[in-house]
Amino acid sequence: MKKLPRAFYSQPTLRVAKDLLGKLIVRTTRHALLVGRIVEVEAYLGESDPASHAYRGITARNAVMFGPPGRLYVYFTYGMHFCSNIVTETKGKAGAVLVRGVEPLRGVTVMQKLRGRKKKATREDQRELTNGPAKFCEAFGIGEKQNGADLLGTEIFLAHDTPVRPREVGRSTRIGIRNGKEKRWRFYLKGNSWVSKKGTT
DNA sequence: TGGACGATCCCCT
DNA sequence: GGGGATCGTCCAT
Repeated sequence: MKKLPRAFYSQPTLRVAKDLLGKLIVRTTRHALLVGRIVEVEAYLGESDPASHAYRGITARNAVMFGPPGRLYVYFTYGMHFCSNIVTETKGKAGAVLVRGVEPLRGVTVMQKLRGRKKKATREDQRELTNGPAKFCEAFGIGEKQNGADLLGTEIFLAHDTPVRPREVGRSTRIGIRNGKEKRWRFYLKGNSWVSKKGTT
């Protein structure tokens, strides 16, 4: 698998968001190799985007968003969930792409274990594994410790895969936000089962 | 120092 | 389709 270079991340956030669709995300642990395909993302810009954590400037929580590109920004929300973002732009300029949907390709049984659902595994559950930002984090063992992880390292990295055609890409407003709700900065692969929601156009 | 809220998920009706 | 869980972060007192 060929890792994406630093230059891939060091571009305008909207550009990176679109280009992330179809890329492989790889997670290595002592016990497992987990691989998925990114099928849904949302772009969050810097001081110009009222929905972004970086909107009001740098703080202890969002510092990674202002750092060098090609790192993981992981945050904790609703008192129980983690979400992960891929940091874009250049050092000093905030920007990140939220990973909202991933198609599992390898390590499914480990993902099921990490998700730790009690209910029996149905075909329906296969989609439930990673069709949402917090579900993806749980399935891939991503939490506080992975905040700031370098995506050119070995623990978590992204890799090339077969390219996505422009007509396969859908676009909509972002999910679950109030400010900046009119911006159509969500991108997804049309018809893919691991896209989290329908969303508005 | 406190309170409102959140880039969510799951279970229940 | 609706609400509860659950706590870190941020801003207003």
